[in-house]
Amino acid sequence: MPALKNAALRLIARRGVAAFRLRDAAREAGVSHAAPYRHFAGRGALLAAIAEDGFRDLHAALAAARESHRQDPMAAFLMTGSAFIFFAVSHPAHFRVMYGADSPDRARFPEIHELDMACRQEAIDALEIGQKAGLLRQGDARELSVILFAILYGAAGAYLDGQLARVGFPEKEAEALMEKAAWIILEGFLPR
Amino acid sequence: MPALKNAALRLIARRGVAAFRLRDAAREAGVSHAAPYRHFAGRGALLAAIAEDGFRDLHAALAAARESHRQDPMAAFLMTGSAFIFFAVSHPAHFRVMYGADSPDRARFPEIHELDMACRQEAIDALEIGQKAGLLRQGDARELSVILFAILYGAAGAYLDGQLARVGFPEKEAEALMEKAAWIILEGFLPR
DNA sequence: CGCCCAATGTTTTCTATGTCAACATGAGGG
DNA sequence: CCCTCATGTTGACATAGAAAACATTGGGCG
Repeated sequence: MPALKNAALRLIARRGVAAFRLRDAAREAGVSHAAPYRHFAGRGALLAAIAEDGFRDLHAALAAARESHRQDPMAAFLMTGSAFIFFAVSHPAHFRVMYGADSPDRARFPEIHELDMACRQEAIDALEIGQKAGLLRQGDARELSVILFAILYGAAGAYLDGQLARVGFPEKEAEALMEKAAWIILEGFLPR
Repeated sequence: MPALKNAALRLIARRGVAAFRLRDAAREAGVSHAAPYRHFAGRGALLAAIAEDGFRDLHAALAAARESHRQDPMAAFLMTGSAFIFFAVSHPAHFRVMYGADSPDRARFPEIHELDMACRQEAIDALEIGQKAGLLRQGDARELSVILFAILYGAAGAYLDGQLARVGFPEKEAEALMEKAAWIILEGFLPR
């Protein structure tokens, strides 16, 4: 069953979610075109399972980043943000399924919504701790976290979707650019 | 022929690009299932035409925003950024086709690439003018513009894809949130 | 050992969709 | 009056998601 997921992840990483065919995944896994239905209710359910895995991993990464700097709120905040970007870059297929425009319907897969909220809670916690220490801009942490997520999401997406390459920034420069972007983003969250 | 595009836009606005069916668009336009092929080479070509329209409109909006404040570089910069967000919010279907993960292949539709570059050039111009006036952070305007686009794109996408609503911000609050986000984003581009 | 059953996979079939080819129609111009 | 082009229509085909019916296999248990 993980063989199917892995096959799907390979295909998604190579061609994107839209071009992902359940039958291709079956072929890649070396089974017949209908075998996946023994494990997943259908294409959507496979994608949902992948998204769920992704959110679980992301949450673990965010939590680890924050908790590894209990004594340094600023570092915890920075590491949490970095962890998000790092996750996107190192799990491109998961990321696309999790946050893509046609990601699994949250209403039909409540577990995914729960895990997403848990990830956001990590960001909120990191923000609030930084705020209490006077190291980050004051304001509703829930609101700020949404803004932070949206911004990080945009940066990661631009990198993943090859928008940077399209504008003339090859791999190497793109990474340097991401660091600059991170710095600019961060500045927006320092005390005014 | 615009009837087909409008039908497509309605469907995309309602269900997203992935769920867009050429046959549905034909039905919505009141013609037979194969009629669209008299106007477009296929599904991809229709989407490409829609993206092209979108980029043309976006470019006009960005240029208008910048040129309406020739004497005030800061206002020009603000208005250019706002115009991007405003375009996304008021042309959701166009925006999704233009910037979605499975947007038309730039290699196969070079006009789209040209128009996209023209839009980015507007952002670069607005940035450079602000920099020359000492009102914006120094640095390679091309790099900064990419960062700006990525961030704006993320914010607009979060709003469009209902991520804000999902996190508990209804329409009204979401708009206020977008304003706050814009301010935080902007701060990152002020002189350090 | 021999039976049973649950998990997994296969074959077959149905439907929806993108795409293409052949044919129809209707308006305008030479 | 006929030709031509733009526009549509109908029918066919291949692919893909989905579901149903059948097959295989491997372990637990009498």
